[in-house]
Formats: sequence, structure tokens, C-alpha cells
Amino acid sequence: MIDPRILRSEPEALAASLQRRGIELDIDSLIALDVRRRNERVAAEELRAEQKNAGKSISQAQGHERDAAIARAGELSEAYKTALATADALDAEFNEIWASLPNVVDETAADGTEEEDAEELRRWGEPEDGDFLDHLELGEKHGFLDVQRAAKVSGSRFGFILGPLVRLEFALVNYAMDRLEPHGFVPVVPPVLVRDHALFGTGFFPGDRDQVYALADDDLYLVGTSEVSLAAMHADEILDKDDLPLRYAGFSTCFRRESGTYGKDTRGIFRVHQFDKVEMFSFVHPDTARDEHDFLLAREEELVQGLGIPYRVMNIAAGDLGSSAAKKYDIEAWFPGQGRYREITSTSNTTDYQSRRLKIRFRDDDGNRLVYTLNGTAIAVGRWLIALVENYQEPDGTIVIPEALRDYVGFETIG
RNA sequence: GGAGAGGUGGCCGAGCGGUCGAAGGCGUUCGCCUGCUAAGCGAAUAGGGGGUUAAAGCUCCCUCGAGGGUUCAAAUCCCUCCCUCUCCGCCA
Repeated sequence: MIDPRILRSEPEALAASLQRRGIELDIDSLIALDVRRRNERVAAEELRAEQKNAGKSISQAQGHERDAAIARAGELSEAYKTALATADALDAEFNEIWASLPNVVDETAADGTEEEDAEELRRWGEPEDGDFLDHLELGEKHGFLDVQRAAKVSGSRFGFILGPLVRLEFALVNYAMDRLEPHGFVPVVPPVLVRDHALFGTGFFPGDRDQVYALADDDLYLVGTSEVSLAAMHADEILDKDDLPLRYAGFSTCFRRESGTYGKDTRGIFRVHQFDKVEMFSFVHPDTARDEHDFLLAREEELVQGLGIPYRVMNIAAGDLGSSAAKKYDIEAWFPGQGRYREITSTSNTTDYQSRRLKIRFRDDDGNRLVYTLNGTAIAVGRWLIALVENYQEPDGTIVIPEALRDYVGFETIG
């Protein structure tokens, strides 16, 4: 949720932001609606004040005077109810539009509206070309991946991860936690079933409702990322300024319906309905949010570099940002099996978009202010496993475990 | 799943139709006092949204788990839901 005051203070900034995202909106009529709803609210509140005063006089009045006062208060009460209904209806109308608006884009986000418009910031490592097996072929060869049987059990876009690849998964998770905890990230295993307010609060509802698994019988939803649980963890709280930044590293399974992706990335476990992920999440002072964003990106690069996987960093285009993000960096790793760079992390500065919805504030010297929230992938396990096995395959198909993970897995090669 | 008890401000806790956004305590902040510390004295101290203002301020409305209802008037009465605790059952 954007600060509605932007409509009064700098509507042209909102217009510019929406334009960069490629969204059409009649801002003038929205401004008019905002004025109307506030006027109606004031009118209703004035009636309410009158009614309350009338009510107070009742307790002091006697006899006929009292009867008359009650009648008068009754009239005011009716008038107030009518005015309140009008004001509420206008608010609802306004809020429905307002809640659906995406965050104001950061001026340094890349221009454009498509994935291809992302700006490449830098590259690291030497991508290897040549004859590489992709992860599915490697999985079949070594028996650590089974999508056939997963389809039998659960349908398409699922996988069994087996044997050494499971060890590698746990190694990756521990590797990440070991490197994040010294930076103040508190490890968390959060709930993966959440209420709708958590999804609304993080900006996934109403926009991305079709991407979320719902458990209708229980009014619960499966999270697509632990960002949802981690953000909502401090909902309705007023944090101590001295506690900022608050950093968490959440490990959870993530569930995504992947609707609208038919035929896209159907091979192996690159794009599946369920995967595990370590996610970084920060609650920070507004003034430090940009630094924190760079900090999260630095943590991601550190993790990828530690494993020696070639990658590039992308500044995502304004029109390709999620609704809550003002700015987003993706790291794309080199996947020899696909012969191209693909996303393995994503970090977003969501400014106060989520904290306004979730009411997460901190005590400042002159009042309470909304915190800024940021999130970033530490390890998206599935894709990182793929990147590892594809990049570390030898000509004979053997997979070498990178130095940084050997102590965790307890072996040096697969195959 | 069954039975019971509760959810009030940063925390504890009173209030159970009007004078209550709410006693009292703790905590915190500021000031005073005390040659240190502790104690003592005085004052301030919930959140949100409007109006007005250059700002300070003034003012109005909403919020006592959430949402409905009754009433001229609801923290207080009624309904639904959520959550917490205790006991029993089940269970990794």
C-alpha cells in the first residue's frame, strides 16, 4: 500500500511511477474520489460529535426534558448512521483501487516493462560452454532425481530429490545459515500455512491470488515464500528503534501454483510447485533501506561466489517488478545444461509498502514511523542444486562437490 | 475432538450500560532532592484517521481480540469468529 497522502502532495510522482510500470490509471478521478471520501467522513464525524453531546445531556436531564433529549439524540443517531454508510462506501471504493496499486518505483530501477529490459550490472566467473548434461540427465544418471515417479504421485512439476542430492540440499542450507548468522540474521523456521491477511499484507493479495495454493476448508494458504510469514511475524507491532535492523533467515518449503506457465521450463525441477528456500528478511529504518538492499545483494553474491558458480546481476525493469517492490535485483546463475543465465536469487526493497499494510512501525524521537522491509533469496535450494550439479560435472559425468560444501556433505564427488 | 477459564494501554491489572480512552501499579522520560548507589518528591507517558496551522498547537472521529447486533448511549448486554490458558482424548 502506498501512502495515500502522495495523492495530495505529489500526484505527478505517482503518475510517473505507474507510467514506468506500464499501468493506466485515471489519477484525477482518484484524487476527486479521495477528496469526496474525506469530506463525507468529516460530515459524518461532525454528526457523531453532535450525537455524543446530545447523549451526554440525557444523563443529566429529567422528565419531559429527558424525553425530548432522547428524541433529539435518536434523530442525530439516524442521521449519523446514514452519513457513516456513505463515508464507508466511498472509503471502500477508494481502498479497493488503492490497495491494488503497486509500490512507487525507485528512480534507479531499470526502465522498461519486460523481463528482457532488465539492466545487467555485472558478471562474475567464467561460464563454461561445451557438451554438458543438464540436471535431469545427471539426475537420471546418478539416480538422485526422479520426476517420473513424482508425476505419478503428485502430477507435473514435482520431483523426488534423492540420496546425495538430499545431502547437498542440507549442506546448502547449513552453508547459508553459517554465513548469515554472523551478520545478525536470526535463523527461523516459519509457518508455511498462513491467513489471508499475511498475503494481503505482503502484497501478494489481491494481485497474485491465482499463484497461491488455498486450503478452502480452513481459510489458510500455502506460502510461495517465507517472506510472507517473516514479514507478517511483526504485524501490528511497534518496534524499538534500537532493535533495527531486524534480520531473519527463514528456511521453508515454498509452494507455487505456477499458473500461466504451461510449457515453460517443463524439464526437470527448474520450475516446480514445491521447493525449499532460505530467505533473508530485514526490517530497517527508512534511511538505511537502500544500503540494506545493497547489503542483501552482497550476501547473495557472497553465497554464490563461495560456491564458484558464474553469475550476473540484473537490475529488474520497472514494469517487471512485483507489486510490493520499488526496486529488485536478481542474480542469474550460469546453467551449462541450458547454456544461459537463469534466476537463482531475487532481492527487493519494498520500502513501506508491506509495513503500511501490516502496520509495522518503530518508535522514533518524534512519533512512530513505518519501518521499511526488504527481502532477498539466500538459497533457492532447487535451482541452486541444479546450478551446482550442472557446473560441477566432469566430462565423465562425475560431479565434484565444491570445497565450501565438502565438510557439510561428507563426500567429495557424486558418481 | 470434549469440558472449563480468559483476551483491556510498553507490561501487570481494575472497570461489567452514560460522568471511561479507561482506576491503580510497574516501566519509561523530564524536573527536584539526596555529596555515590538506592530510595524519595513532582510532572508527563496508547494507537490510528481527519480538520485547521508555516509550525508548535488547537480540535473532531475511531480503536478495550475481530466482525456484526441491541440501545438515544456499549470496554460493559446479545450473536458469530479468532486467539490464549487448564483438564481429558488423540497424535509426530
